[in-house]
Amino acid sequence: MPRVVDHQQRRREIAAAVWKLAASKGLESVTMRQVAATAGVSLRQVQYYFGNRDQLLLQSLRLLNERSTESARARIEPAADSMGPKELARAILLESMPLDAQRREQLLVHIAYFVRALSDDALAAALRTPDGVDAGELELLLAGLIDEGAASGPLPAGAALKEAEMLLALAFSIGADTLAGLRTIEQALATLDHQLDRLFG
Amino acid sequence: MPRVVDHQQRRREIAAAVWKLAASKGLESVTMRQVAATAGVSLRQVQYYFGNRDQLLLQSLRLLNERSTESARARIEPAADSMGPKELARAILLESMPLDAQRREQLLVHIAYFVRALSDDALAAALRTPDGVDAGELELLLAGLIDEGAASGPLPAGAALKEAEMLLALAFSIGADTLAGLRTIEQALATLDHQLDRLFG
DNA sequence: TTCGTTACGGTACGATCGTATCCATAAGAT
DNA sequence: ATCTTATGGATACGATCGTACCGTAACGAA
Repeated sequence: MPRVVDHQQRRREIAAAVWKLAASKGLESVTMRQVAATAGVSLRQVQYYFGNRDQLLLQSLRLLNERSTESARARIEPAADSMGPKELARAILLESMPLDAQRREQLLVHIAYFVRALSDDALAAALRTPDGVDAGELELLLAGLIDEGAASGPLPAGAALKEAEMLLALAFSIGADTLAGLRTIEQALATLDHQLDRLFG
Repeated sequence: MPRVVDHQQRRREIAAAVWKLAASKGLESVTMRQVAATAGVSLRQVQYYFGNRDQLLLQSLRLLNERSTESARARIEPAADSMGPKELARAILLESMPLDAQRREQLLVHIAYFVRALSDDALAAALRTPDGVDAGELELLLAGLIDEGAASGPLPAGAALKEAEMLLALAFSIGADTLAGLRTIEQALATLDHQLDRLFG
């Protein structure tokens, strides 16, 4: 066994370059050479650690999802016990809003991949079997919180799930609008909080 | 003045090729040559009528927005008088959902442009000064309908506008999810109707 | 030290891209 | 009938892309 290198670490560094490029100039500017230059490695290394460009894009998405769920967990779990249902639901939703540089980059890259998946079946399949937290899981989790903390008595059956779908869709959409400069982050949060206030007390 | 040709018509035909390509294989596959081949014209004609690739993309978006607002008006206005506030609001929202081939293509292309605008300032500026109906206009229109047809008495000041924002964001987001195969169109409509039922009677 | 595998720098090839340019032709104006 | 100009076919250029390949430096095992 010769010349051992931490492959995982190298791949994360290169993937970080992919995210940076994708967030600042779009997925189509993520070329093998640009990634190499941004990561400060040779073209050959990008080939060596990811093989294809397709694999580079796919694996970089996987690594991004890993990091996202990791930092979300780190932000939420420590304080989860002292949170009511409303605060917890809000914290979950805020994870997908561009509140800081990291989440902003996450959302930009995620949207870029989402759009590419619309015309790339391989990527679409990869998005449907995520590495991190499934979207369906999040809906169920939020629905449980809504039922638990419902403001105006118990909801009709299935209503909480539909409200949870709405909240997630809303967060995604106004987050994207914020990135495009169509809303300010304050407006976006106000719109989201209006729905939270309605559902919870 | 020799050999006169209907420029508007030619540009619409070429733009249609742009939409088709963008919807099926993404904006990055919209190359001058691919567009020419899809439209059945020579590369030179695409250059002649649009000049740049940037202009090709920009003008094609303008033409798509024109067609969208046109067909939306044609679908809604004839029956608008016999509609209540709820039906009218629903009809407006359905215009941006992938209910048929044309609206599906519209939404796909629109999303593709939206994402590119996230890292292309020139496009972003173009999206902020739309040719068709402004997003802000739509919000105001929907807010008026909500106030008019409110189910549970009059809403607090500003609430209708926030609900209108929510409806538009929701339609966009679940429409996109439908395109990505993450929801069925029936699920999407059920989620949307749930909010409409809540706001109107 | 010797050897074999891993890691990787360097480079070249063919394809495709946007764009520019040269030139032919068709048809209204004179 | 001819001139003028809009229209557009054909082609070429330089850049950039993904990928393949050659060679070698590094380093653990023997």
